Amino acid sequence: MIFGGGMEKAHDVLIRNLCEHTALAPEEIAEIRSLTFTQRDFAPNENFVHQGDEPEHSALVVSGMVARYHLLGSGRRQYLAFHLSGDLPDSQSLFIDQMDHGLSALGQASVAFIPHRELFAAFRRRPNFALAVWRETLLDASIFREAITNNSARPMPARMAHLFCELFYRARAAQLVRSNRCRLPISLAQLGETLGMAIATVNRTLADLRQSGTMDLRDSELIVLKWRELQRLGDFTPAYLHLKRQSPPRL
Amino acid sequence: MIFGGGMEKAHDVLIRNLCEHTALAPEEIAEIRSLTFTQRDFAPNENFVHQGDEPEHSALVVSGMVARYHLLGSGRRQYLAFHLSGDLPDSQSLFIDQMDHGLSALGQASVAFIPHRELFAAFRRRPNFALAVWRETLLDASIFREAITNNSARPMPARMAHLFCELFYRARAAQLVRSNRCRLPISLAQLGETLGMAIATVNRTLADLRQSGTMDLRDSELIVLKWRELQRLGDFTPAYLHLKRQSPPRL
DNA sequence: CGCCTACTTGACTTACTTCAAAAACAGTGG
DNA sequence: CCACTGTTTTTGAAGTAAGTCAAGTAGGCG
Repeated sequence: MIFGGGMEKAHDVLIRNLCEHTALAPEEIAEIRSLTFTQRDFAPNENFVHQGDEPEHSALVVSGMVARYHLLGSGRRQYLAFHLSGDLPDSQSLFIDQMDHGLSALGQASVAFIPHRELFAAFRRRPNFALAVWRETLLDASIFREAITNNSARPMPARMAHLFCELFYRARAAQLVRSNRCRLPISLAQLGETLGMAIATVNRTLADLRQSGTMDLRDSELIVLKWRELQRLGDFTPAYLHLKRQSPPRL
Repeated sequence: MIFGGGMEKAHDVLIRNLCEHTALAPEEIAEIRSLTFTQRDFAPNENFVHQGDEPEHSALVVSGMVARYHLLGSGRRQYLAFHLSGDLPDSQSLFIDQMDHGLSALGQASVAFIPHRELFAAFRRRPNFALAVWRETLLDASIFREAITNNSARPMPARMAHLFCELFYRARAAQLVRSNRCRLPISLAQLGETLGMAIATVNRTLADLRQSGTMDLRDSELIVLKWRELQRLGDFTPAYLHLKRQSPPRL
């Protein structure tokens, strides 16, 4: 556990993220800044919330990526969503006692924990902050819906392209894209457990996408070379992300 | 539009549904009862909220079933979720201006509409009511997550069995099951657009499930004959529905 | 009765999975 | 620095499940 050092960053990324869709008044921002976080670093693929847990803290991604996943009766793992800095990957634990899924770090990740008790107190004092977090959970839901559609209705190449489009677009909104690159520390196996395809197919499909010259994935980094073309391949329409201030990437 | 007649029903089903997971105080219930609904009946497969709309009302399913769906670039339709009486199928429109999916009646359905304005006012007077609706949206999200897993990680027969398990279990919680039957006015084509399978496969898979003697689907009615066995086939664990008061069906 | 829609069935084709093995790569210790 | 281990990625070949196509049947309704 690390208290103190680098803690301002946690408040900043949360405020940045909430401001993406909600106008926050100065006193609401002050309220957020007064929250006490407990920050921890996790190794790649380290699990820090398990299916069945009943957490008393909510997690906030400070840096790196966090994944949510289901474990099936068969032992199979299904990734449900990926979270970037500023996201609250288990805000639902505020109201739903038992976790129906787990959380893990995707690459190296830094996560801040906020006691539910404190969040509830802040909600009471600043209802608008509660509404912003509520909205945030609704955006999650809209990303889940798109994942249902992606994994059920789109052919494999489009499915993979769509995932890359979404992650790139969101990374961009979180200011994590520099010269058309963003971190994406995901293995082929995990890509398969996300998109519902066998690892061999993941590899071949990814090879095709690379071949198309629209993107590349190297050294845990996603590189977008032809945005419009990749977007077309993935049937990607960013409306469901409900980002107001975002302009589409050039290229 | 029907004002008045049968309107008490709308309040009742909403209260019943929220009480499933939240303890409501008498004054909160009174607040809900004071909401003015506008009730409308819809024909099977009638769409009443479209992708791209910016609704100023939230829908409440009073009777029948309501579906949420995506329309893809290819013209394909993907069903995302089904809602039973008491559900608020577009509560996210309270905070997310533009609909990223549509709503349609599955069979004949009766839907009540509540102006956002009124809901917000009620939220302000009774914050606990807001929290109950928030929780409701989080339960939706958990159903979405399970749908991702179902359609991505489970083989077709399990996938279909799981859907039936979920709908039956939820119908049971909503007191819509009588002698192991509940209404399910869904066509094979729609089942395919839900589970991501071709209609021929839907038919053959359904035939296998019938063959197994665990369930039947006839005259828009789902009949569960061997619950435990169907649950096993579908790898169904109801934890994700977070229903506190529910005991498992006998059989 | 005839029309339309929903369901059913069969034959064929293709996508994807599975299995297996090799190559590339990262980390460890000599 | 280089063998040694384990992991991830790549590739190939074979098998199979699911999609497509097409035709036929059954049920509901004017």
